[in-house]
Amino acid sequence: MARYGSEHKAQTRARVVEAAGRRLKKDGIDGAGVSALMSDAGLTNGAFYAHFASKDELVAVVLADQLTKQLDALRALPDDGHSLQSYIEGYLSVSHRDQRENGCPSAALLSEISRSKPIVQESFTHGLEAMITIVASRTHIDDTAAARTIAIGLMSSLIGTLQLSRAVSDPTLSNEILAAGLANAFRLLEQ
Amino acid sequence: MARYGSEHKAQTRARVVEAAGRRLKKDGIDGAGVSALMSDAGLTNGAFYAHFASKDELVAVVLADQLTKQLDALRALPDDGHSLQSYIEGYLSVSHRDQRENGCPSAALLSEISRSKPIVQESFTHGLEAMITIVASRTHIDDTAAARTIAIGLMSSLIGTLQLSRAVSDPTLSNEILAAGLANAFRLLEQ
DNA sequence: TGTACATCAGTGAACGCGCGTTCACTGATGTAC
DNA sequence: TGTACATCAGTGAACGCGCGTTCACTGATGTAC
Repeated sequence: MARYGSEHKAQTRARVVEAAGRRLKKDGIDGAGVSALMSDAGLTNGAFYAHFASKDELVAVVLADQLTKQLDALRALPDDGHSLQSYIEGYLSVSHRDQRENGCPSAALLSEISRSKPIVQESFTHGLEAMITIVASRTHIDDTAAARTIAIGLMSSLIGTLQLSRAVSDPTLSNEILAAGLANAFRLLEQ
Repeated sequence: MARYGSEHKAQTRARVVEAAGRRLKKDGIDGAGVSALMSDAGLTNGAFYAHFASKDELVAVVLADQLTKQLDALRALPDDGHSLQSYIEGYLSVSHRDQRENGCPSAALLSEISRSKPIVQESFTHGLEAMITIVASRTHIDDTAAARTIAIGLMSSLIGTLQLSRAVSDPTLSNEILAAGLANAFRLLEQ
């Protein structure tokens, strides 16, 4: 099954990282076993350790990958005054709430990250730092420090809102939480 | 070791619920095993099922208990205009961030709750509903619907901020997140 | 050009471990006589 | 008042299971001759 060019193994690894992104966000770090993660990528459990030193290393790599994709999406926004608003509407949408596996890694994994090994937390921290910078720049607030404060508050608010809306069992309340989060996010941006 | 009055078993159960509150918030739902939960209450694992039908039932009971305590603390606030501000300062404090086991159950367990069985989510939902009502009343905003929106936004923001501050490995960034969360929470309340 | 071989990505069974849960048993107690 | 017994909260070993990780092995390939 092997002896392909040197890019073959890298491609397989990328496929595992991509599939693990979806699976980890859907089932959680503890809820997604190595066998399931590998089987999603069309492989068996034994191959895992040819690509990663440990499950924690995979989680760290997945977080970096997921946050980079989120960063790219933010960078790709048109630089007018309203693109951030549109992004927020998508973020606090019913479909984002109902599709963890394709959504925000922070909202899906945050409380597990805070109990994870340093390698995982460091990966998350680096991604978050970059995200704060980009979101701050998109607020179009001139005062850099103020923009950074707003960006952090906005992100906390969006992540908290999405998590709350996913945790309640009452659909009406869940929708109300999304709507309230949207109203409050917009209020933070208008100042 | 038994045949005490009928209140003895209820007291033991309450002790388990109390100890499990701390342990679950510290280690997470998946991270806290039944043996550890019982040993915290000075018992062995076998006694667990004389008190609870399953670990999920315990988690649901613990959430209800924890949220009730949080509600009582909010209700006990003096009904002047500034008590909510003081509460928020405590909520977004360094000591709350660093002591999960004594802190907010929502911030500690939110993303695990969203993957838990219905019995757990329903318990959380009921507690959260009551909390929204009480926080809304403490905003001292006359328009009831507006107060409710602010209350939900405030809670999402506080929970998201605390979780983010716990997940990053850089202490400076963590403190900055708490400070930004505080500034934005106050901005939501002043309108 | 055709054949033998070294490579190494991937296989799949096995490891020890801790999980949630079950269950036969213990033993201090309140009650019956 | 003193003794025998029924109660039942709690014990602790055992259950099957899935976890993260290890490892001897496979087999299709590119390379050497």
